[in-house]
Amino acid sequence: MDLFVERGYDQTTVAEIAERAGLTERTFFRHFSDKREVLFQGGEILQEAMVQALAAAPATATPLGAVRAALDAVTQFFDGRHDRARLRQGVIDAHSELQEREVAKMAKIALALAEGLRERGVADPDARLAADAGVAVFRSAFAQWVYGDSGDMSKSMEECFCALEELVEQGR
Amino acid sequence: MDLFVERGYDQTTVAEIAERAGLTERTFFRHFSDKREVLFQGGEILQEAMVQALAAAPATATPLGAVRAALDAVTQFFDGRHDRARLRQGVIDAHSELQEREVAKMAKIALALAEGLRERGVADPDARLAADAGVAVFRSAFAQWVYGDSGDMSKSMEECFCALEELVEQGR
DNA sequence: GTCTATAGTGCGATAGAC
DNA sequence: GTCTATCGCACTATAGAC
Repeated sequence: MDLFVERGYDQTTVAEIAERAGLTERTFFRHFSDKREVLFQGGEILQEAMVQALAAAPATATPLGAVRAALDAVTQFFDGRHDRARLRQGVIDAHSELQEREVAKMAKIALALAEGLRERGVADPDARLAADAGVAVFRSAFAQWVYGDSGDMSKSMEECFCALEELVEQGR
Repeated sequence: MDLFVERGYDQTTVAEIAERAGLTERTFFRHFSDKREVLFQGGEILQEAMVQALAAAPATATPLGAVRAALDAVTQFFDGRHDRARLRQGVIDAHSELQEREVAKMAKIALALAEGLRERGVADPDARLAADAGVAVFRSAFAQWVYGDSGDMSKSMEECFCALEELVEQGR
């Protein structure tokens, strides 16, 4: 992150990153399949926590209710990380290849949530749709959190869920 | 596509593609910013058509109603392209780099739809949320169409819209 | 159209942990 | 004896500068 902020993502070579960390280029690629990946390892942890919370939701919960439980379970990960997240987001926003990776991670989470819903007995296309809707809520809430000042991710999540409900309600 | 199907995406070099087309490697990169991009030019046309249809929707339409009009406007693009689309999807499904690009294109469409909604007077986060929900519906409908046998994209779209409404309804 | 930096891969060797 | 982390080095294709 230091190097990326200092001289830009493109202008930072993997060799430089490795050197700064006291390792070789080859070792970098053992830890990260990609240069991009070094900014996105956290996504896996998030996904794992979501999937677990989804599985732990009461069997009586509706599909979207279970998804909501999954999202609520990870709001804590964002507490106190506002500054760091903003720095990271600045780097991502400046490079389309990184934005690609970001949406890819989101898509992966949606896939995992859909699979979790299927294990709860929800059939497609409902499973996939509920998962995608959940990720849409997450994305909106994250945008509010990272670009805004409030710093309260759980509040953003709550608001975005309500907003989705109202949008669909209006459309009927 | 011939080369990709014949020997696989990774095993096909840009030089080979260019040669088959009777051009040089350099010229390939003039037409496509990326090796991947050669499989995704169609996305731009789709996006353009959606944005136009969104703008053309009646001013009285709800946000999701306008998005629905945008999606309905492109179902015709899929008529008679089932075989070709399936071939293409097979290549994409076998390569994570291509899946990344695919979701990135979807994300770009969502961004464009959100912008279109803002121009219709819809504020964030509603604009973004409605756009993402629309893209989620599109994604589900496309999956049904391309992996299924029915071959009727507009029917898939209709079904997925209803499914979303019911999911949200249940959750209340 | 040419030239080149750099991302990314394949394989083999080494060394410490348990 | 197996597993995991590192390094070294040769090599290719992509992608961008000129």
